[in-house]
Amino acid sequence: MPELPEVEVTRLRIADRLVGARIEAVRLGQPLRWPLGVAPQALVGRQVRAVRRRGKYLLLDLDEGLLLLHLGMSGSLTMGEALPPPGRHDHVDLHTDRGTLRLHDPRRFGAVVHARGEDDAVAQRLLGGLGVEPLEAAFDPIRFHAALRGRRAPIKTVLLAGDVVVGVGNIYASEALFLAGIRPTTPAMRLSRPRVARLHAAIRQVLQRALAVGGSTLRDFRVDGQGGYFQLEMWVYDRAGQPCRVCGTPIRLIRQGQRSTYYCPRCQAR
DNA sequence: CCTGGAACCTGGTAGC
DNA sequence: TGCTACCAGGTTCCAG
Repeated sequence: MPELPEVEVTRLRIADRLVGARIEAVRLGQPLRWPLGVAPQALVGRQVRAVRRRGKYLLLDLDEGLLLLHLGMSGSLTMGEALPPPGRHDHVDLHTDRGTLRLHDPRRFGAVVHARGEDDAVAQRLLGGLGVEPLEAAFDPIRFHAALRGRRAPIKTVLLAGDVVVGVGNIYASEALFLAGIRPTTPAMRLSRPRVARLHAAIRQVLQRALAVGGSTLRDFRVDGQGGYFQLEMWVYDRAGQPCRVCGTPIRLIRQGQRSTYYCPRCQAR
């Protein structure tokens, strides 16, 4: 479910209520992708100092250590004063003196992991291999092009891998490649510098636009019950067989590494 | 090092 | 209606 825009929207909506909050109790439901890594009791009394994002991870800096949150495919967060009793997919409740942060995640691909610091082994195992942040200055066309050298895999696959640039998931990879006029199957290393520059601009454009409209709500993405609207502006994603909004050619659907890829065969000729 | 495929888990839906 | 098969916004692990 959540790619960079959805995670960032989540962060922005919960941050001010969470910063300064002190953890009073922790309730765990069914196990997530990884164990918490610390006794829940050890979190009691900790105070949230900041809420940051790295790729698709949310980092809750505590006065001692930090929590790494991932929403997986189906996770979402709610922060509230009087939440209903936990349902069968509410797997973490962080009760604080400023309300409860609840992780709801039917598929349980998400995670909440405690680390002593951002540089310790636990955090590095999750964050260490991540690529550059697409909305930061370090993501520039020259370095992007250089990072694609030696990657024979299709550009769509490389974008999803997240070791070059983070935060671009299945929706925004297809959308960015459409905006850049690039066929998703093109080997990454075969893209010329100007085409990589177009892709660089397209990635930023699509992520920023999605961010501005609250992300994409296809099925279940929500923060405190509120969804986003980017799905209304999609050019190709989830539009197999429908006419391209630019040229009218039917949008094509292919599988790349067990993921659906959508593109316009005419607008994305190569 | 890079790559593609399987795995993790649950729910919704299309098709018979 | 009921069953089956496949699909879903992500990531890691493994073999080649």
